[in-house]
Amino acid sequence: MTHSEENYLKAIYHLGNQGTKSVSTNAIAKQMMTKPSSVTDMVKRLSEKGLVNYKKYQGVSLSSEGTKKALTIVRKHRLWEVFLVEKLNFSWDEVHDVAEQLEHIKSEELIDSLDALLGFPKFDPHGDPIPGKDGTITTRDKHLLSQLPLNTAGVCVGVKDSSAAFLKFLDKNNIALGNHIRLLEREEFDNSHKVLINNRELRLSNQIASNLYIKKD
Amino acid sequence: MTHSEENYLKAIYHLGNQGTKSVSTNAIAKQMMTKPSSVTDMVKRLSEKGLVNYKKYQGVSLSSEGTKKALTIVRKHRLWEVFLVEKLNFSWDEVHDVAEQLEHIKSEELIDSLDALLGFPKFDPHGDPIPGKDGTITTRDKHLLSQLPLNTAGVCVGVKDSSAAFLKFLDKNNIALGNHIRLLEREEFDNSHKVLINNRELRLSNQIASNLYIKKD
DNA sequence: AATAATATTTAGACAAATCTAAAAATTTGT
DNA sequence: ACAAATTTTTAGATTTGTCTAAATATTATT
Repeated sequence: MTHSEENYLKAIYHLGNQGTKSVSTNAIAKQMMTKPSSVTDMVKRLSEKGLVNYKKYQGVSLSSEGTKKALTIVRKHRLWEVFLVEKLNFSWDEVHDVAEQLEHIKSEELIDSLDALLGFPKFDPHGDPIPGKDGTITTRDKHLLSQLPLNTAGVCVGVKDSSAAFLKFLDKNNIALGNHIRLLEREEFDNSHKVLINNRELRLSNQIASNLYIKKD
Repeated sequence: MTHSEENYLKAIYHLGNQGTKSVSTNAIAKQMMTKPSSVTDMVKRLSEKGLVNYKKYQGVSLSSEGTKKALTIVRKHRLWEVFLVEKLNFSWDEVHDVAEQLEHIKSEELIDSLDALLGFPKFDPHGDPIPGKDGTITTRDKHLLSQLPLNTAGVCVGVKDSSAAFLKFLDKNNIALGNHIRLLEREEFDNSHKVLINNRELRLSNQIASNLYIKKD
């Protein structure tokens, strides 16, 4: 498998990993910053290799074989992210580009040893689950802050948007995964959220609250 | 720079790193397991980019720009090898293929942090020097066992041949870099070497002795 | 120094991955 | 349900890196 094929599988996985949902050519093109015609070409190739199910004009979905491949790429990506943060002191907004490269390294022994070195982590620095060797994913009962009932207490466990801009905002405001948080009030006018975090009262905009995952206590 | 371009630069470096020595098309083709015609093509491209000096039928040598690039690739390769052995418990005969892939990852921050994580090592698991960030190479006064005067004592510091077969032989016989060694006698008939290593007397064939580097005490 | 052997380059082809522009199918709006 | 808009596919071109086969240059031999 080439890097490009792996990237397509990953994109299709991210766009439609729930069930047999079929993904559109345009959606893939947008995600990968390529042209729809390129997607059609590649999807045909992947279909011939049995990695995706594809019928003309009908969208595409991962075969079980393809899902397995996609999961190992996601696994590698997220393990490398943990490595970069834990061992090389990268900040969580810097890891993505390098992990995009590292995820394509081919060596089962490498990834298993890395897993062990890191202590078999179940979540990456953004709170996303790391698929196991066998493809199983540890799910966590998490909710967006924006959808939490008033006065709920919990722990920050992940972000929905993992853009550098958002992550840097969190850093600047001393909000990190693992922090305890309590939703004090929700302003009806602008949907902003007053929260207690690290013993500080903070007001977070609706946009922030819609991208922060909380696990209820 | 593409992976392939990087591989060519590395090959040219390994074939002729001493001075302005020019390397032949055939030699590169052999080293890279490609055809001479492919080498000609690539060498032209590299020449246009100013990375090598090339005149038709006259062989090729690295420009100073090309040498700098080659050195960073060698640096990355060898640092990753140290990582694999020290942190992921690879044995020294298993590291090469994975390091061949890892050496192409593009991130200065990554390689600098890795260097720091490993404690700024100066030599890789085979005893080869790791170029510094600035391209400087720490040389070591080493000699092949086969060329050592009788009764010399020293330390094993490197291997000339780093094939899995040779490295496994050394493992099997409990010979590792860092071990103290003394050359007891050299048999005239077959050029085999009797040595004292780890307090054991051992007879090593000429072939072994011609591939083991010793630093005199 | 002429010829034979070897090394190198050129010419032309191919596969992978992409693109643009145009054609075909599907979906949407009224 | 039909026309308009959108999506998707096809056709043909491009770049990178490779190959084979043929041509050309260099080196070695007698």
